[in-house]
Amino acid sequence: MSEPRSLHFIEEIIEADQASNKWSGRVQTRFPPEPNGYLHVGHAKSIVLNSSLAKRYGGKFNLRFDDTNPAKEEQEYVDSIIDDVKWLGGDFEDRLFYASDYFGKMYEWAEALVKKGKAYVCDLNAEQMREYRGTLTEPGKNSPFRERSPDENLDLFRRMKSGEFAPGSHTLRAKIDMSSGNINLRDPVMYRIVKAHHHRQGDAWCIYPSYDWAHGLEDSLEGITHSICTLEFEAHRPLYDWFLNELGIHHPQQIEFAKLRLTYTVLSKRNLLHLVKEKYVSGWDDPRMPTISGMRRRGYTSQALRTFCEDIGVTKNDTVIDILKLENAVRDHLNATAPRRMAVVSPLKVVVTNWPAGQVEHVEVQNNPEDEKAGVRTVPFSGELFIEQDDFMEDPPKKFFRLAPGREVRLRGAYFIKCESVVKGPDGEITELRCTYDPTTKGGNATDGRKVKGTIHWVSAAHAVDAEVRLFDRLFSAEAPGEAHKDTPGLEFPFLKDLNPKSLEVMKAKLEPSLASEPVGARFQFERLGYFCVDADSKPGAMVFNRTVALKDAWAKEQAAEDAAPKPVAPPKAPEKKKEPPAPTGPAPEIEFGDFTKVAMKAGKVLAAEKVEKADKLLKLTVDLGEAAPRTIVSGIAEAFAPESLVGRNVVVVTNLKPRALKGIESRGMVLASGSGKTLSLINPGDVPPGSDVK
RNA sequence: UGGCCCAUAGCUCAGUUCGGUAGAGCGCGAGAUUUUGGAUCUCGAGUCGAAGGUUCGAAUCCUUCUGGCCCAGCCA
Repeated sequence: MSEPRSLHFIEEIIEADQASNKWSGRVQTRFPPEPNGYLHVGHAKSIVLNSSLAKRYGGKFNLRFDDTNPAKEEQEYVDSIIDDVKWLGGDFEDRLFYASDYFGKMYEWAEALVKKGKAYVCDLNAEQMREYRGTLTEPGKNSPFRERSPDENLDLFRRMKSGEFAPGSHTLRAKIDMSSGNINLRDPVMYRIVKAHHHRQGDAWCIYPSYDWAHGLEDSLEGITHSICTLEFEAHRPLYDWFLNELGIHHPQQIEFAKLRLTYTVLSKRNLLHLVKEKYVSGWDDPRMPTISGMRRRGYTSQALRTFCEDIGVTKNDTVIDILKLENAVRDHLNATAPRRMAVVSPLKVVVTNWPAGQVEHVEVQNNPEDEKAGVRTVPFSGELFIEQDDFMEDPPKKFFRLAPGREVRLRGAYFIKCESVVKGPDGEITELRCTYDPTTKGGNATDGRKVKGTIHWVSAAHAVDAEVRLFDRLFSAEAPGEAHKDTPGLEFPFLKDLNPKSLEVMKAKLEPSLASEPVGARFQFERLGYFCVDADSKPGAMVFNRTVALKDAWAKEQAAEDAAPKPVAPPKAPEKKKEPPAPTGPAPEIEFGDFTKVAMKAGKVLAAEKVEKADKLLKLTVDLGEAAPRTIVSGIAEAFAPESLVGRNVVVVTNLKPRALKGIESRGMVLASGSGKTLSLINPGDVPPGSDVK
């Protein structure tokens, strides 16, 4: 149970309207997509907002297709949108509408404005119209056709409708004010000639209403009370107001809110369409896509999506939401609901040498420790098992809690095992572990009360089911995809530069037998790995699982942190440099070459350096990187350098790392050094200005 | 040098109507607990964009400034 949240600004408006009886207590909202692509999370925010507002205030919610541009719209998109809105719980009952059904009424209203002298047929072509429009700071000029008589306009408009003119040759324009500070009011186009097949109207029309003309009318016709849209339509509101007032028809209140933006994500139909068309992804429903259908296929639940949408709030602040927030909402819901199973994604064979040959035991394992009612299941255990390759290290650091030579771990729900020896192949690769089990630890508890720190998952080799497991990572590796390349000339889709080459990894996994025949869409937690669901590509005997989202992984995080900061070993006493033999270093951590090339290194100049309180190895540096403001970087080099000796020095900084908090100080970047402990040396970029790229 | 909107913790938002000692969630850090290095629990951290004014007292009222966003499709 969470605290009841306070009202957001739209709810406040509605409550005020209810109090003043502005709409006689009625609340009518709508979601008005154009069927020119699949819906994405941004749309989810709007659907959830509009539908939940209607529900909360006892009103109605409509789904209406804004299908006023036949050139871009398709039935496939209509179908997918209906599915997605329903899946998200947007309950429009029988109120499924199409703007194209209103074309007749819209046309009548247009004639009415022509007759009133408030609209005229203009013969300017697109380029001329742009010239006449003026600029943001200069007023426009009146069209030479602006003063045509109502009769002439009516005749011309009817001939436009009857197909007499070529596309682009004439438009119907509202006669408002060519010198308005708001460009939308400079005689906007109401109708253009388009000779294209409409997905519902066929060839019945050859003039189509522009969005600006049509949209307010659609809302009016449906009796919408609160017409909720995104911020960019703010400047259009005076135009909608003008049309509605001139026509004297029902006038909804338009309210604008900030659309959703997410880190590591591209959210615009144009860009998503490009990813699909050029096959960077398998389709609109590729599980890496931020589309609703992609997320559904990936295993996201609609409840998690709705929780997320409620959680991010509704404001006019143009902000970017951390994708972690979405992932957390998904984890939260799945943690509570997904049955646990065991699956090994990178199998390493384990032979239990003291297990009775041929014996199989069925051990009982909880289905969900978060939910007693989920019950238990049995899993076969035998003398040949698979465990995760990552769960064994031949030469582990002290804080590695898993299996290693001579160390003991618990196999979840089964026994303690101890690694006695390692079997290697011709190239030195580990092919098998020989272990012994302790028969007194059945179920995972030692009768002598001894503890093991680690519990790992496993699968019996003879009983395991083979399956394909697809591990997804973010589609983009940059927080703001394309941002770093947006000024590159000739780059139409800069975000492609930030495509993550490792966003899909296909694994051959070993699953516990109960997973052999689960229906498409079924969701599970594979213990210690993450949440997974059965993909639609599954066939009998050839299951495919998608990883929806990984579990939070404190060990991986710690590893990453150790890679990010040099860790001196000996406790420092004096800030002065002392000659001492180099501290022994462990095996050099490896990073993949593909990752290495993504590291951005820049020259920086240290402006200030100070010791970090309660951390004797860390220095807090202020480094000029040629950016607007210097960065704060916390570096583990205090043993080798006195703070004052660093000021003014040039250093090499890795600039594109995720900010990381050390002792509560946010560190943005990493200073490159070689060696360790007290004999660390800094890498010098040479005498170059701060911000220079280091190659 | 037009119009409009926005600015509170790293992030998302309350608090502004009606001036009274800055809050929540997430993230981050520390600790507890644990048969998932998960989950859970405890604790920690802010020049309220800036300056000036009114006031006993300003995130809140007034003025000015700064920064950001959107708009010049016959797209939506």
